[in-house]
Amino acid sequence: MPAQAGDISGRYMELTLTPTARVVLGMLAHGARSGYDIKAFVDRSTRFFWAASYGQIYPELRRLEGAGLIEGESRPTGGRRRTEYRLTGDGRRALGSWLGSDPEVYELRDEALLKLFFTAAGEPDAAIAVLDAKRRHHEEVGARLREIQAQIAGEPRDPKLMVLRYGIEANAWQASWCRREAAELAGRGSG
Amino acid sequence: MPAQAGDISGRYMELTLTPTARVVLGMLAHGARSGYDIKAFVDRSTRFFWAASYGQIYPELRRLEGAGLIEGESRPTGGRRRTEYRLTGDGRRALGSWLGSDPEVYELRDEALLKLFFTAAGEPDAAIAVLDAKRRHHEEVGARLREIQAQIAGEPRDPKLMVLRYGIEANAWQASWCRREAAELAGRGSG
DNA sequence: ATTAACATGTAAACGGTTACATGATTTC
DNA sequence: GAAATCATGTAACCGTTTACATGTTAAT
Repeated sequence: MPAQAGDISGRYMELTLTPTARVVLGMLAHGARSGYDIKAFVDRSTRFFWAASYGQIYPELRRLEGAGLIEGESRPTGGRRRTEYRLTGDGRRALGSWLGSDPEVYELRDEALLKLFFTAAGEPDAAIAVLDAKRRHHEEVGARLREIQAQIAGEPRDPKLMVLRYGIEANAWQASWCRREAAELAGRGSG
Repeated sequence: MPAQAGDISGRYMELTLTPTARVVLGMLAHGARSGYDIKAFVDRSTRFFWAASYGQIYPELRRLEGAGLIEGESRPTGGRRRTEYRLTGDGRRALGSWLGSDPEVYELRDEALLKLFFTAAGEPDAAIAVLDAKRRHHEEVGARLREIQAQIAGEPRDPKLMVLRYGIEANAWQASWCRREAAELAGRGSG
């Protein structure tokens, strides 16, 4: 029966997937099979805007199986144990229902902006140092994403590639913003 | 004595401020006096990239006072109790030390991107719906930030205003990205 | 009178990270 | 033979949100 519902029977009904359940179901639909797989897929794709750790993934796989949204089957690789999961009908419906609803979570935590905010107007050097650090960060993330992009050629309109492009472009925009503002502070401060 | 250090005496030594301690100390330096003030300041400034709830602020004020980084004084408004806090020397040094170190926290959680990623390449309408929702979100946040900007006129190079400008520009960039990609999908899909 | 704003706080639940623990297989 | 990778899991901790609880004062 579905999770988190005071439900009457084994029928599918509207339920709220936990944040981790969303990424687990999505990654299973996307081709991942084991918990290890899911972690690896996440790290190479959604990590920069939606991460997941083993500490979340394995317990969530159990919960989702208990709720009947996925089914696991033991498939060892030699003597190395391995459980392969796949979506059930309920699981596929739950995923589709979530995908069809409006997104609600948009969260940002940026320590550089916080530091910038607390930097006094009379200390442009401190502000420039923070801007430089933030710029470097976005340049590094952008570089990592471009590496991934170079490895996976594909249809340009595929949403997977669109999201990767977003990461590359958003980080480039942020890096250029930092460059611009730092130049502004440096230029007017010393020139 | 400073918090979170197996320290020997009352002297200041390097300590790691908790995430909430940073925003509390910063807001006290920035002019906030009470816990209520801190919450109000946060909601009108750093909220879009660094939030704080009462459930964090009040316990943190106690911890920081116990650690000697701030000092509170009872200052009731009529019969309404009120505690005003101010930074101690140690508190000011701890804030300065944190401000001078490299920022490390850059976190993003975007449910729209996650949905986009899981949307099949053959379902452009679903992708467009997600893009539209994300665009609307950024337009709304941008509008709210512009309202705040209109209320607080000031020196354009003040980091406080720089950060607000960042919020406005970043949300505008994101909205325009969504518009562009949705148009691309719609144009090629039906044209 | 009523509502908004001022003001402080706690408890439970939730979600996530990190460290730890274990072991097999493949590649160098 | 060592290191990287595959593979699964738990426990403790950390940080945050939400709901609850209480009371005052100012504005309409």
